[in-house]
Amino acid sequence: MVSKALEEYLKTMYVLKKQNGKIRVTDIAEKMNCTKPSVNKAINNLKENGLLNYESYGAIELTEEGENLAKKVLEAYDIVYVFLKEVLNLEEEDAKKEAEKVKSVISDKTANQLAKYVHKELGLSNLDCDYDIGKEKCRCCVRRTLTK
Amino acid sequence: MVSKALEEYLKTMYVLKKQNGKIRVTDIAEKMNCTKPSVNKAINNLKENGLLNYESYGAIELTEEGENLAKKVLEAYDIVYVFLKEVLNLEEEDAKKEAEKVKSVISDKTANQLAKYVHKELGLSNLDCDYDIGKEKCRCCVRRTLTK
DNA sequence: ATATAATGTTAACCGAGTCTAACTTTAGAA
DNA sequence: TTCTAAAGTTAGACTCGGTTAACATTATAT
Repeated sequence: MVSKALEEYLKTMYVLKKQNGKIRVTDIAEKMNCTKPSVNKAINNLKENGLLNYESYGAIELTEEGENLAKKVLEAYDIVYVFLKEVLNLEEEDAKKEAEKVKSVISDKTANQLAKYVHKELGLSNLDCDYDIGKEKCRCCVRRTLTK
Repeated sequence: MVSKALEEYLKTMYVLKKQNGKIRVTDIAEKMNCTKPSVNKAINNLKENGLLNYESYGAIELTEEGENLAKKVLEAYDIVYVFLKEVLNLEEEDAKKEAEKVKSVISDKTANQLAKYVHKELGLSNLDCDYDIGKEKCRCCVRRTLTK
């Protein structure tokens, strides 16, 4: 089991891959407001945990397991964000900041219950969504994630 | 600003004071599943931050500021717990475990919005409660806290 | 083709929060 | 009242996530 901090690196890498087609140490450091050595450490740690493949100065590629974990983290963020923004009516910036923190502590089960609730409350159940966070089924949430 | 870990010690001390009339290192360690040296360090740190008064081998007494912070932490836990249990329908044990984690990351603002929402959803607004977490106004939540 | 800029790595260190082992102090039973 | 057990403290070490400074490598512009 990998720490929340490492999950965060993984998530950032996944997003960078989608955005830029490649994952660079410098870009990760930039996005995460940390230094390159920190990124380097995280990479090596994630590699040891089988979540990405990497050789010094080479390309960073998430493994399937790494990618799945990254997606799960993104989806959890997403559902918390939607809840805070649309249900609790927090301002966008607050919702983003708080969702970042909350998504890092809740269990899959809680994320799923929240997803179920949010979908019900917001009438999103017509979107062929079974709220299965971590298994790529929650289309409406995934869509929000990818367009944010 | 004191860390979440220290807030947790403070909260435990507040509860022990209510339960036992006094606060002992051993009891804190017991409740928090940690060692006495850890507690000792926390005490010294909290003292430096003006949240409690203490002399070696003496009585631990929360300052007013310390007590207020402890109450705020308890209330935040409480409202998150109620939300998870009553609104999301999590099982009691899950709700407790998750509330512990969530309450430690959310802002006062978020806790208050959540309180407002939960009160509305559960029809608790008749309890003379203005959801003012951290200012000892949310009577219904406070009541739940003290009886849990 | 090479000099230089950008990128990535390494080593050494820091602080928070935890631990164990060994110590001191206090409290309670004989 | 004194001895022993319980409570509390101190010192030192460890892990985790981060840093800076210096170095190595790669890429790029001329």
